[in-house]
Amino acid sequence: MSDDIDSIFQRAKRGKALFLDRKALSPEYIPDHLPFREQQISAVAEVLAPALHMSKPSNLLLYGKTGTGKTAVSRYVLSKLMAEEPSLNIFTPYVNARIAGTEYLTLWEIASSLGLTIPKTGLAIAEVIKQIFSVIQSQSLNVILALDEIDYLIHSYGDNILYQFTRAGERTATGFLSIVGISNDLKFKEVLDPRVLSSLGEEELVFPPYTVEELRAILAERAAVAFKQGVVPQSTVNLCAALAGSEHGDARRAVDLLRIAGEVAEREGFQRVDDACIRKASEKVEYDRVEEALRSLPLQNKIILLTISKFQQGTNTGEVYTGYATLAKRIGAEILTQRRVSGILAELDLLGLVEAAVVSKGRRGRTKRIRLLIPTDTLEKIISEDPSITAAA
DNA sequence: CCTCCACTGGAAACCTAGGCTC
DNA sequence: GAGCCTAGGTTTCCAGTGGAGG
Repeated sequence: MSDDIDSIFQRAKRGKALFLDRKALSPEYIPDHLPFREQQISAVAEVLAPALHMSKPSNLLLYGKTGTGKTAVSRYVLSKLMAEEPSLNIFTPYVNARIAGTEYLTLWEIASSLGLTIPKTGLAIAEVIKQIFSVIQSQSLNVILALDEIDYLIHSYGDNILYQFTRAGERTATGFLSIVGISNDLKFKEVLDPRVLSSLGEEELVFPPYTVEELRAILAERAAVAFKQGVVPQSTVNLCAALAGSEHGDARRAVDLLRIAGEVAEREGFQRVDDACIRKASEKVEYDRVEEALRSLPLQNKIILLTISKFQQGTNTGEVYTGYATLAKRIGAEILTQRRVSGILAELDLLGLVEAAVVSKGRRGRTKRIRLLIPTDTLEKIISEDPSITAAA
């Protein structure tokens, strides 16, 4: 804070010299070629190619852990496809179900991308689906829908939408809707209706994690585009690849890491992005992830998390509930039932903010063993920014 | 081997906010 | 504006259960 404004600007001016094209490291950036995914690219292209003859491609399922290139490959192929024959009415909306939030909002995004104007709430799901099909039909749209985090959708809302969509072929005389489903979870198929599964999984493709070697090559390539020459030494790339590689070969994380490290170096006025920058970036990436997750949490979930943070040694559902009830009362918030709190604990577990494993303690009953997975001080700092909590504290 | 605790988690009913129709 | 619709969050109800202590 005490930094003299001139020196800040001086550093920024010097630092700016590090980046050539920072966009090459942004999450939306799709490179001209995706190394180590040639096989998947041609497989996806093969499946989708019939769209160029106005016939409906098979539905397609892509599996793989986060950062294995599923999204990049599908976006890459779809953009090529659109570029190939712009005269055809090919639409390739991309929707992430988890980011959209609910079943309805996922549909809302799909509908919007097809040019429909739909209220964000109030309509029946069946009504939105009807409108989507009717616009496909009336304007002869050829739609290939990339539906990301499809496993989230199924888990939380069932396969109703997919059931409707996979029957699209039977419902439209002109135009079509094909689905490219993208999933992080290989097991989600188990809960699918067999009819949906056989239709959606007409074609399947698995994305293996990148090896550390591959990550290194990818990073080197991106770094060459993003940074000036000599700014990122080989050892930095190696460390970055190693860090991301230990997290199941997540390329997105590796690229994020490099970008943030570059920003750190820039801010500090360094001439090079060194190992220390990468380590700092690694902390920041983790902090940002937690921060974002915490901020977007509903009030009740925050109160529950705050309660859990009081038990550093770990705790259980009953204990959390009594603590939560007291805290909620003091804050003046509504007090939820234990059933609901139990459900929220499961949600927080899914988000990776707490660990909530069901354990049996014999005669002393069953409960969830609950442990906070994020640093207490981070949690308290971010949650105390919520006005309805601060006011009471 | 049986009991019985402290919950879990499914199912259904209820509530609220918002759109639609007339 | 009244009356009807639905989605999503919550409550109510409750059968089910893993395993330590008996």
